[in-house]
Amino acid sequence: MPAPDRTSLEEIIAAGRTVVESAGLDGLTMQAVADRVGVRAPSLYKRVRNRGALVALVAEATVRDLAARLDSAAPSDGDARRGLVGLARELRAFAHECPVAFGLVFAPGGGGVSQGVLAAASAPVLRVATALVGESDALPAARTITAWANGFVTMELAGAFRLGGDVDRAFEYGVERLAEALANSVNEH
Amino acid sequence: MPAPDRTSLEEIIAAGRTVVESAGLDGLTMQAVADRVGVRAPSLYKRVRNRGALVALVAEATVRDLAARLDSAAPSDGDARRGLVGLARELRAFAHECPVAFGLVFAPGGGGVSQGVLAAASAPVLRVATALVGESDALPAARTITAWANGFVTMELAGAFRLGGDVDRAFEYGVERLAEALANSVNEH
DNA sequence: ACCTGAACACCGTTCAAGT
DNA sequence: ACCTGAACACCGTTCAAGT
Repeated sequence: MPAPDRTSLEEIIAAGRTVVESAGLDGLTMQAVADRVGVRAPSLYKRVRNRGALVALVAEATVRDLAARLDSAAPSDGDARRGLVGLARELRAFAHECPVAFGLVFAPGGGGVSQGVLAAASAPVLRVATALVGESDALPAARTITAWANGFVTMELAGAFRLGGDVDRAFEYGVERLAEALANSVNEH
Repeated sequence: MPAPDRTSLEEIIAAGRTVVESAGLDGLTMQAVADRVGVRAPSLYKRVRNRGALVALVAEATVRDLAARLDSAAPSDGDARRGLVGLARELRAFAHECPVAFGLVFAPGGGGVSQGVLAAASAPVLRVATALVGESDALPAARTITAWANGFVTMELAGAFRLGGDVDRAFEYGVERLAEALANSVNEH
């Protein structure tokens, strides 16, 4: 006698994302997710290998959303420098919307986001970087941008910038400096 | 009848740092630390409030060490641009030596490093930033440097750069661009 | 005054038994 | 073929009792 499905993998992941934002990473328990989905904890193991896999799935879904957001934030035409600023602001806004899940992506051991999804999120950045510095330096340029943006937001969310000064201004200062440095680097060798 | 101390807070923190690097954050259990220190798990609560506090102490000790390393890596005299490159390389080398503890510092929720220690680690960066861009922009400049360096190393340790390309080159490219951007920003307004 | 064994709550995970 | 209750291992934490 078949038993009807009372939930789905997508529902579980969505529940995981909600739970993790409201209760933190430690609050992301199998029971909390099961409760939210209307099922008993052992049932989750029919769709997810274990808690670690669930955490990875939450991180992956978050990166997938980020990729879509970045993609629509950077039109392929238009000024490359403005494109860079737009991407950076979009990343920051996204991180503020789901700070816990965002912090999970590059967390020590917790990550495990698949190569493909990470590449998708990098694509818009790589596009802007190519427009700014050309093909040959596009990869290191994209990594410079990504590293700065991720680092800034991570530190901001961790409260590392609470010691005074205008954080918004520091962010704008950073993108501006970065955009200029990359744009100018083309004229050298 | 007094009972002789069989361990100390310093020993516990040192054990925590060793355990976390070899067993990961999940492996940093009260039992593992107690075993390494030669005591039973409940005894740890005489010196540490709970596991979260121990994690925070490990992070704090790590930042304290980093501060010392950065301080000796950046002589206050000499070329500011070379100083910046030296600081960045030192941070990266340090992170590679204790990747798990380093990743803990700005981890979501796990951090909790005290303001003073964080300020001490920032001081050398602030010094170089001041030399590069002057007093008025020193803080945002320092934050730009720190964000980039932290972000780069974090992504590197998380394996986000495994998709090809020369990571060392990307690092050197990043510092170079950053140093130039900051140095040149003085001539504008 | 610190250390210990015993105990409890909570969580991840497995599995036999239901439908 | 998924769902459940029961069960187990493991971990964090408390506490009364030792020395």
